[in-house]
Amino acid sequence: MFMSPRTRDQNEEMRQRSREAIKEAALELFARQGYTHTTVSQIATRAGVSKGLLYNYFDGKEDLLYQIIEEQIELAENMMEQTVREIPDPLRQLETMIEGAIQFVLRDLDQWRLITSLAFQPEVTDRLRPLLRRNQENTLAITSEIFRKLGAEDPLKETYLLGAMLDGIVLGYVVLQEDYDLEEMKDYLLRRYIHQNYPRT
Amino acid sequence: MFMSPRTRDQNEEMRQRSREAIKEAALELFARQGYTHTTVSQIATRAGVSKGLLYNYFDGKEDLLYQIIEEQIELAENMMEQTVREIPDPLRQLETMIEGAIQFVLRDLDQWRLITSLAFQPEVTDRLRPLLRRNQENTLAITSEIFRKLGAEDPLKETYLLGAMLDGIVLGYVVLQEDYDLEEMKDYLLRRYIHQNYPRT
Amino acid sequence: MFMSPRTRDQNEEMRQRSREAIKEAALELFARQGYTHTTVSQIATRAGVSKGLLYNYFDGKEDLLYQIIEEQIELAENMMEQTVREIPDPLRQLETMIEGAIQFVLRDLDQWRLITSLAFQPEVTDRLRPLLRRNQENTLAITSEIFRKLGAEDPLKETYLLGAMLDGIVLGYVVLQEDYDLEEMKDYLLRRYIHQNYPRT
Amino acid sequence: MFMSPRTRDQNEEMRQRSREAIKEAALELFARQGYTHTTVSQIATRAGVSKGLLYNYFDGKEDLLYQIIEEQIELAENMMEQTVREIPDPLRQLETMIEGAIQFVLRDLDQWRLITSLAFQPEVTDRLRPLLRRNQENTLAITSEIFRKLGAEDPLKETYLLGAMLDGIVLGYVVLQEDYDLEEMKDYLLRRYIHQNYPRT
DNA sequence: CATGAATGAGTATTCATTCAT
DNA sequence: CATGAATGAATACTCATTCAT
Repeated sequence: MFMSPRTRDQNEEMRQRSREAIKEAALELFARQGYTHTTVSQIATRAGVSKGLLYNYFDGKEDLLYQIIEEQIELAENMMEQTVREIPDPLRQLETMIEGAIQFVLRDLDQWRLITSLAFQPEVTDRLRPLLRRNQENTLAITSEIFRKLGAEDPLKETYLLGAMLDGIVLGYVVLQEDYDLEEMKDYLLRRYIHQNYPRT
Repeated sequence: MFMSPRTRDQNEEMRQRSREAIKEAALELFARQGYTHTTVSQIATRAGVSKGLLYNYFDGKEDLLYQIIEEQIELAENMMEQTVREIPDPLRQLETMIEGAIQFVLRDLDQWRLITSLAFQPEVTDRLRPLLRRNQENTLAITSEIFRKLGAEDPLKETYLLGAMLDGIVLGYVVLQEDYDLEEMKDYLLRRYIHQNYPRT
Repeated sequence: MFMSPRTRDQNEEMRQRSREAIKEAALELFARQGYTHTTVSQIATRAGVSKGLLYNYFDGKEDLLYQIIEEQIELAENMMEQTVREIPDPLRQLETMIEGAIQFVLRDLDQWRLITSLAFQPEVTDRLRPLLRRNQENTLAITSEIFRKLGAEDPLKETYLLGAMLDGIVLGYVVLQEDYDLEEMKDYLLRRYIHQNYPRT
Repeated sequence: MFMSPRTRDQNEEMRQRSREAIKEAALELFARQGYTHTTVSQIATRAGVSKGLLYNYFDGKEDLLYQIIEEQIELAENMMEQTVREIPDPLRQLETMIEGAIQFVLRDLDQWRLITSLAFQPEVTDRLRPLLRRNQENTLAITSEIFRKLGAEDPLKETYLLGAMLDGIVLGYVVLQEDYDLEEMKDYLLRRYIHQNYPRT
């Protein structure tokens, strides 16, 4: 039977749609209920596909999780690189990156909570560690270069400390939620740390 | 043959011993393998008691977890309060608290990872939240008072930011472990942030 | 190789078959060994399905029990209503209903014992009570109407008393079994109570 | 060491008190929660003794149940025999026995429910059957003698039918409780069946 | 490609009973 | 005589994964 290229494309598109629907459903459920308390059936139901199909696209529940996380990490990474490319001024780069990180969390608290929570589960981290490390090295390189341009004495440590501040602020927000004023903390961080140390020329 | 029953004290001691053995075994296993991947049987075996006995003292696996966490949180709280009581100089108080927090994590990474990881699991947090909040308010009150004495402009925000830095640093260490030099980051934090802003008189 | 999924009807039939096999096995075992002494594994084995499948169709052991009972009660109810519809003469209706009740018990002593035994277990009765009450009201309405047609002075009380006699006779049979001549008692009931008070015209 | 008879008596009395306390607690709990859902711990706690002591006096939970039932059955038997001894007139005997049976149930619905419920549990009945049978034969002998004196055509069957009526009425009351007017049914039974067939001379 | 019925290993939990004191 | 800490066999239930269609 003759299969036109058109049909093949359509098939491919449907595949993509299903894959996306599954990932979206899983992310939503993992984030809200936690990985352990989410069942494969729930994911399939919410994605509007059968359990069997899910196993066509993913090697299982765990693999699904990893793929989601990997995608999110890469997304964040791309955003950062784009910021650096598009903005010439180092101070503005720094400000934009901080703003971006906070916006990233604000926009989707649940996703972020999921990713953060995995950082503490030894089993999970084992597979993700290479990815996290690559990401971290990348961030490190980019950010410390910015600090170097800004004339920091120890750009690497400065990067680590800024990263720690951001992580810590987000952590506080994730845990305390409405009791934690994320925006205000971000402003305080910019004013008290960044602008005090690297005044606008 | 007449056998007198155990005295009240003997019983109390037996119970305490068993309870402690169970909590110790559970903490060790939860921390190393994660809560989900630890079975009640493993805990009982490692504690050297029967599965059944565990249910005499705890309402179940979950209750056991909560009791452990609660104990650890209170332990940390007491340590902080003791520091404040025993050291008169505010700057030294701050330094000691920072050192203490880092030592707390360094000394028992697994315990700390366990406690932190719970902050992200919605189910768990519900029961723990009041305790976490109380603890946080307490820390806030004590630390912002120190910053006030040091003449900080906005002691509360300063407390939040310091907390975020500490959390972020620990987070980095938990995730990256041997690749993250915790001690060095602590020193950098003291030098770059604390001493620069609040120089020793 | 392309494999089409089962049709909706095929699935429906599979489900029905499994459900029935499970209910049948459970009824048999509950009746013979009692509810408490029957394990879910036994039921699954006897039904020729896995333990897990049982939980696809029933919420658990208890739910399984309820569904069986409900089915049996409705079965008995339908039989009675059919009797009334198909037989015009009230005296014959009464006789047939008595015969039917006795036959119901004789044909399947174990089932009947199961159902009756539940009437005394407070936990169980709570869920079943609405059904039992509806069934009882229905029986009451139909039977008292028959007595009314037969000219009884107090048809309602007469219904209660007849019901009590039947229950009592069956109770005796259930307890004493081979030592209790159920058929003879039924005949005596008909002769001594029914026919003496409502002679055939 | 010298043990005076006085002390032995006191010991014996304490033993009896403990035994009774245990049986009372068990009866209460069995009746209210059912045999299966009552734990040995609950019984011991409610009786104010230790679990261990319970095993000094009874061979276990099951033995405790049997001893309770046996005692209750014998109690009922004695009441019936006393009635017969003290009242000369057969019709009055019959009336008193019916009244007594109803009062017995009314006074302690829970106890009666327990005993009745056991009639349907195969395992239990096996041990109790000899006792039930002896009791039933005894009742049969006494009651049919009364019917014989009253001039019944078939005193034995008449006894069975009366027994069935009483059992059935009680059954209805046990199941429906407040919705079942036990007193009124008893009156109706007396008027409609007893007095109509055996009018007062 | 897609379905969902079926599986069964894995686990938390209960509770009658024992026994050292 | 009396205690209650300790035991462990027994069991209901979950859910990721498979596979016949």
